[in-house]
Amino acid sequence: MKRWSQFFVPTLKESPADAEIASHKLLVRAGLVRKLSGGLYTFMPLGLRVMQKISQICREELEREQPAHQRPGAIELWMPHVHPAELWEQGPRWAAAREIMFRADSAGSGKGRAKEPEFVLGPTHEEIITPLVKQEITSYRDLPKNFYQIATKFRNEIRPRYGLMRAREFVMMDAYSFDADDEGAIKSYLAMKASYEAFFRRIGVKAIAVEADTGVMGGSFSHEFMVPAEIGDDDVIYSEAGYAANREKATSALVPKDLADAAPVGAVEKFATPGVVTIAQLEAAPYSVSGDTQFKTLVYIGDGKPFLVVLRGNDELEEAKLGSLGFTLFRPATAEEIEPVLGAKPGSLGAVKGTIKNASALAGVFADHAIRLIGNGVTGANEDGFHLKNVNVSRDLAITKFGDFRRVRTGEPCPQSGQPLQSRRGIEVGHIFKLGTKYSDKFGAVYTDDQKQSHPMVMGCYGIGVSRTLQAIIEQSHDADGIIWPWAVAPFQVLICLLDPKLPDAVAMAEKLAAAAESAGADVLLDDREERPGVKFKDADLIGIPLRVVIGGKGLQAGVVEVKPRASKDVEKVELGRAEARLIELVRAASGAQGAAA
RNA sequence: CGGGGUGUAGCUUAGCCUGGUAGAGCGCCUGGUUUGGGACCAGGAGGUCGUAGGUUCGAAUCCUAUCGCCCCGACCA
Repeated sequence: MKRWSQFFVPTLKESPADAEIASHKLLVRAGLVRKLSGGLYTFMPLGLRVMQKISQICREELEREQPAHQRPGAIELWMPHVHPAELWEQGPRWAAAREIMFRADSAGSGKGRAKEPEFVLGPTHEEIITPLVKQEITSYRDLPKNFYQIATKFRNEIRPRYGLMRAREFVMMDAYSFDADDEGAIKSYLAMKASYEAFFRRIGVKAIAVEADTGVMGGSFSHEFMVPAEIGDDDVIYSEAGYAANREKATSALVPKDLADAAPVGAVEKFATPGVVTIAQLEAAPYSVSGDTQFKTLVYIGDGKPFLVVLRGNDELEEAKLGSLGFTLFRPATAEEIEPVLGAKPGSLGAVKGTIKNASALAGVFADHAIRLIGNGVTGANEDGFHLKNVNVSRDLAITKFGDFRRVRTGEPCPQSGQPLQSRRGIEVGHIFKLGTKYSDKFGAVYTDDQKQSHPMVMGCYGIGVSRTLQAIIEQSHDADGIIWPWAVAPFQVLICLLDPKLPDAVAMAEKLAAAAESAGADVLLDDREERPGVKFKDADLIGIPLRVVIGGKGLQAGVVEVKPRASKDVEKVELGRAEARLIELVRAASGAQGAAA
């Protein structure tokens, strides 16, 4: 039991000026965190307690065996946060990852510094765990293994945001699975998915698993765990039938699978379009070419080489989908880079065979499936001020490969059920990746099988943003007065408000009830401060302890104490003689409900 | 990094346009009256107005630079 007067819960009446969203304001007002600098926060005693509770439940769920997926629990370890830069240079993504990494060299004399960092701060640990496992595991007998840690991560976010939502330093659970083969890796992946689901259920968070892009992490498939919230950074595309995917990854059944290629309507014909450089201008009179029958040609630079992406005029590129092309780094080309390759400025570009000035310079021409709906359309002539019509997809375009590159729109048919797709914002609190052998190949993490054959280990990696989850809980569970903590992660489960700390009978009752609640397994905070009742009630609502017990002079005279769940408006008056038993009953019911959920 | 905004006491802020002794509320300290939803009265402490230059007799206020922070975009747990 903690006594408020001896503890440290600095609450604020007013919201800090730099907090925009409810959860961020409440984090600070309830005394859970204090800001050091942008994206850097101190966890105050109350905030730390919540982190520890979340972490502990996370451990329990990760270490639980998953018999349904034939996988043992994960194993906790602890890795350094300062990483030799060499390891990252050896790994597969140094070029892409270094931009978000802090360097951790000697601060030196202040007179200049080395060009390249010797040490970096870890944004994640694939580059550390893979060499470790290579060194320690060489036999199929030692597989599968899944190692995890709950530790600080460092990312030099260009724009930290919303308190703990996107911080430069944050607490993450990161896990890494190693399997002998692909089948095993899928079992490990599914086992982790099950652990995540149990974890989020137990901490009282409504998180849904959605299909996701693998990003710079690489790998073959992945799911994100999203907490639905307006302030989330991600768009989740879903249908009533159960399909759910990050917008970056989402597809639709817009293009029928059995769509036949259109027959050409005539020869390709050049026509003058002076000054026309946008889809919209070509849609307008006198040209009146609907956007849905125009080809939009975009130029990107992938690992130094230009490539083309062809979309329908009205469709938008979903840039993340270009990740499937296999480039380590890619970006839109500049106008200066485009002209020597295509022969025209942006606005008159196209991918018709024979019109590209320097086609051999291209790393490829990638077309979205949806252009097949056009059949015969209009595109740039690669000559400023001219376009081509009667352009037939299969006859005229120099397509290297078709793929899914367009951003889906709500209302399009769900790829699984055909129902209209919908969209909502979400906070990404967890991510699981099936990595394959991307890292084990690079670092030579191989094992020997029972036939004396050597194989690369098949990996998976998994993250839960612990500090972000903490804030997501507040975002999901608060009202106008403050936080409403779910029982399992509340910094304390029972708050005893001692309205008259000078009244010996009241103090005795408070101590007795505290002991009773503790005996039933609750963490108890006793508000023994010399404050007016109003202050205590406001603070109680603000910090959101799930069960509040009020012991006041008036109540004692009437022979009762009051019990009120934070989430409810109803006060229960309990006779003094029954108070202990009733409190124990309520604590057991609340913890039992959690246990059942787990 | 591009765009927008903002820095005044521990916190929330007024004053800036139109230069002339820096003001309030909360919090804090002392005393008193209070005591079931952020009490009241009296007294008090606390500010190099982000920093550095400049203009001026005089700068929180005008100009320049610089730093921090917040928001929108690209990235992520």
